Amino acid sequence: MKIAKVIVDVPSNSLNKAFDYVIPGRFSRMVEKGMRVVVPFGPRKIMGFVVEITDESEAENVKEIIDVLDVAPVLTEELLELGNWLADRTVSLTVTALQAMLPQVLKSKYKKEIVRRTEEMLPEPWEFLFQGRDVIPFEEFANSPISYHQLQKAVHQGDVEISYVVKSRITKKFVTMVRPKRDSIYLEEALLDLPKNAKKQRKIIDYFLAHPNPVEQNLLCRKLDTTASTIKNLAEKGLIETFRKEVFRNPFHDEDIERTSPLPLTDEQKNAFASITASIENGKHDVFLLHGVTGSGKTEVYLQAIQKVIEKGKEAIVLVPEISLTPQMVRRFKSRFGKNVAVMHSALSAGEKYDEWRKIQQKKVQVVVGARSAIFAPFENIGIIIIDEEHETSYKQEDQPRYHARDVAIRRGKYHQCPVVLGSATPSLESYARAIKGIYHLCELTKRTNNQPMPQVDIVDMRKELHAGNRTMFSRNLMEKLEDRLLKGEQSVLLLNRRGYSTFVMCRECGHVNKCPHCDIALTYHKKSGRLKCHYCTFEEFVPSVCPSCQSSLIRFFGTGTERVEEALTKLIPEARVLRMDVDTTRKKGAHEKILKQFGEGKADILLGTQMIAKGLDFENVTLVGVLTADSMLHLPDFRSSEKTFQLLTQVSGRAGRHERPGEVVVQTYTPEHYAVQLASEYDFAAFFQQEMKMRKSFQYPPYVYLALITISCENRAMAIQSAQRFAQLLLKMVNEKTVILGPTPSPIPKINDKYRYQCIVKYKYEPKLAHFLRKAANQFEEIRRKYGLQIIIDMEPYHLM
DNA sequence: AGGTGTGTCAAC
DNA sequence: TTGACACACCTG
Repeated sequence: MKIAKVIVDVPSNSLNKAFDYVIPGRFSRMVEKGMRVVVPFGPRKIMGFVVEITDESEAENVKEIIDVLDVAPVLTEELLELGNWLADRTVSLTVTALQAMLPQVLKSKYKKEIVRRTEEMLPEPWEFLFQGRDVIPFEEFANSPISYHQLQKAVHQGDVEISYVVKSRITKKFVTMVRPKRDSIYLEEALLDLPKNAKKQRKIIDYFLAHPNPVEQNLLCRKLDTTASTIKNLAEKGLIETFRKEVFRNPFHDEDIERTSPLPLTDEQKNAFASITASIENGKHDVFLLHGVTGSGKTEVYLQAIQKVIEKGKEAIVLVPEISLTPQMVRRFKSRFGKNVAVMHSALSAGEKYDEWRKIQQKKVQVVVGARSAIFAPFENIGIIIIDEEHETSYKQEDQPRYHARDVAIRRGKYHQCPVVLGSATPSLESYARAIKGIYHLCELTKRTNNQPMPQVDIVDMRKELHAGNRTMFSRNLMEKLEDRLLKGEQSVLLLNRRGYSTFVMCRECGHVNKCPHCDIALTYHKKSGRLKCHYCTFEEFVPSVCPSCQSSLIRFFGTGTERVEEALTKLIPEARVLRMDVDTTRKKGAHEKILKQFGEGKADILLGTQMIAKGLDFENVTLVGVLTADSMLHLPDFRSSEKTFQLLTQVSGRAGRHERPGEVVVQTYTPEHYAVQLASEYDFAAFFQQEMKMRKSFQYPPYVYLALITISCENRAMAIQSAQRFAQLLLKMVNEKTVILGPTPSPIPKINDKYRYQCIVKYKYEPKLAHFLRKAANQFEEIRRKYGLQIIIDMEPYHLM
C-alpha cells in the first residue's frame, strides 16, 4: 500500500510533523512528492503538502487522501529540502516555510457549509434557512437564530451535515480564439454562397483563406473592423469555430520592447565578468561581492553573466529590492532577454504573480527578476543567482519565516554548484567583512562607465542656518540651487528621510504627546483626514483642540512629513511644480510608476519623496539632489543607524548628474561632523567601513557577533516579564559560556495592541545549535501560550531590534 | 431537560 | 489551529 507523508496546513507547534495518508488506487499514478493534496484531518478537510511517499506507516487508522490538487509538483525535491532547512534555521513551522516558497494563490481557502441530507420536511427554522437550496454557507446559519445545539441535534438525526470544502484561489485567464472549421476549398465555395451585402463575413473568410491559423477573436475584430456577432454568424453556418484558450496574463505589455545587445565592458567590468564566468564554466559555487560605485555598470556585468548561463542551458535568478523593481529596471532585462524573463513583484496582482510563477515552473523562461521571494523560483538547473543592492533591508522577511534572501541564495548556490553574485555600491558590513576575509570573492568597480566624476556634495550645518535666522527647513544654499535649476529648466530631487521623524502632536505648554491607548507609541497626524492614527493598530481619533493633560490650546504639530515639506516648498517657490512621492501617494497600484513617468517627462521641476526615491531612478535632467534631514535616523536606537545613513546618502547622491551635465548634492544636517555624513560626502566607503567596524567591535555588534532577538508579549504584564526571565534562564543553561544573553528588557515599543512586550538579545560567535535551543526553550511555554495568549517571536539575525 | 459557557484533547 | 466532547452551571 502506498503511503504519502503529508505536512498539513495547520500552523501549530504540535502539528509540526508529517502525517501519513493512504494513496487510494485511483490516485496512485497521480500523487507525487511536492504536490498539494486534500486530506481528512480530525473532523475537517484541509490541504497538505506531500513530502514523501513510502510503503508503510507506523500510525494506526491511516486515512485516505481525498483529492489531489496539482497535476505537477509545486515544490521540487530541492525546495522541499530547502523548506526544512529554512524552518529549522528560522525557528518556524515547516508549513509556514513551504507556503512562503509558493505564490499566494496556491494557498488554500477553507469553507464550511451545511448540506441538507433528507428530502423530508425539516423543522420550520431549517426550511426557512435552506429556502429550497441543498447547500448553504455556514455563515448563513451562524447569522440565523438557530442555535448551535439545534445544529448538533440535526446532525445527529441525519437531517443535515457539516461539510468542509477546500477551495482554490487559482483563477486562470482565458481568451476566445477563432479558427476555420473547414478546409480552404470549402471556404472558397462558401464565399460564393454568401449574400452580396455580407461584406464583413466575406472579409473574415478572406482572412482565413490567407491565414488559416487560429487567431484571437478580439484581435481579429480589430483588424477587420468587425464584431463578435459577425463571427458568431459564420460559426453558426459551420464555416469557422471559436474556442477558449488559456493565456498567461501579461502585465508588462512588452511585445514591442526593443532588443539591446551587450555593451562593451570597461577593464574593471571585464575582470569581474571573467571571475564570475570562470565559476559558471567550472560549475563552481563561489560568492562574489561586486562592489561598484553608482553608475559603474554592475547591471551590465549581471546581464552578460546571465547570457553565459543561458547559453549553457541553465537558469538565472536576479533579486532586486522591491522598491527599485521599477519599469526601468524590468525593461533592461526584458530588452536583453525578451520573453525569456519572468518578473515577480508585489505590484502584480495575485493572478499575474501566479502566471509569472508558472512560466518558471513550466520552464518557459530561464530568467526571473524579482523581489525577495523570487529566491524560491522553482528552477531546477540554476546557473547563477544575483542579488542587486545586497545591503538592502528588504531582503530580510519581517514575518515568519524570518529569513534572509542572501542566506537562501547561498544555500541554493551550493546545491546547484553555481555562483552567487552580491552587488552594491554600499555593501553591508557583514558582506564586506566576509569579502575582506576571503570568504567571498571581492570584485571592485571604482569608475563610472561614462567617466563622469561623482557629484559634488555640500554639507550644510542646519544649526548655523537657525542662528542666521533661517527658520525654514530649506537652507539658503539649497534654496539658491533650487531656484537656479528652475531657471535653467533642470530638475531636482528632494529626499526627506522620514524614518524616526513622524508627525506627532505635542502640547507646547506641558509637553504632553498624544499616544495610542493600546500601543505605547505616539500617534501620527494625518492631514488629509485631520485625525491621529496609530501605526501599529487600528486606533484613530480626532486631533484634540485643547491639550488633554493641561487644557492648554497651544498644541503644535511636530516633525516634517512630506506633506508639510510640500506645503512649505510651494509657499517659498510658488512657481515650482512639485511632485510628491511617499507611502500615501503611491498606495494605489501603478501610482509609483505613474509619478516617475510624469517626472521623467518633465511634468514637474521637483520630485519630493522618502527613501523610495533614493533607489534606481535615473533621469537625464536631474542635476540637483537635496537631502533635507540627513541625520534623522542617526540617533535611532539601532546599531546600524550609521550604516543606513551612509548607504542612503551615497545612494541618493548617485541620482544626480548621471548623464552629460554634472550633478550637485546638498546635504542638510544637524550633525555635520558625523563620520557617516562626512565620509558619504567624500564617497569613501573604505574609510567608512574601517571606522564603523571599530564601533561594532568595541560595542560587540555584528559582524563581530551574531544576534538573535526574542520578543515575548502578553496582555498580562507580569506573565510577560516572568516568562521572558524564565526563557533567558532556560537558554542560558543550553548555550556555551561565551554566549551573552541580554535582558529581558522592555521592547523599544513596550506595548502594542494591549500586549506588553519584553525582549532578550542573544549575542554569540559560535552556536551551531542555537535555533534548536530556541525552539526547545519556546516549547516550554505551550500551556502559558494557550492560557494567557503569550507570544514568543524569535528573529535570527534581526534587522530591527524592535 | 435543555441551553450556554469553559477547558482539555486529538488530529494520520 | 479547530472542532468535539465533557463538564459545570444556569434557567424554567
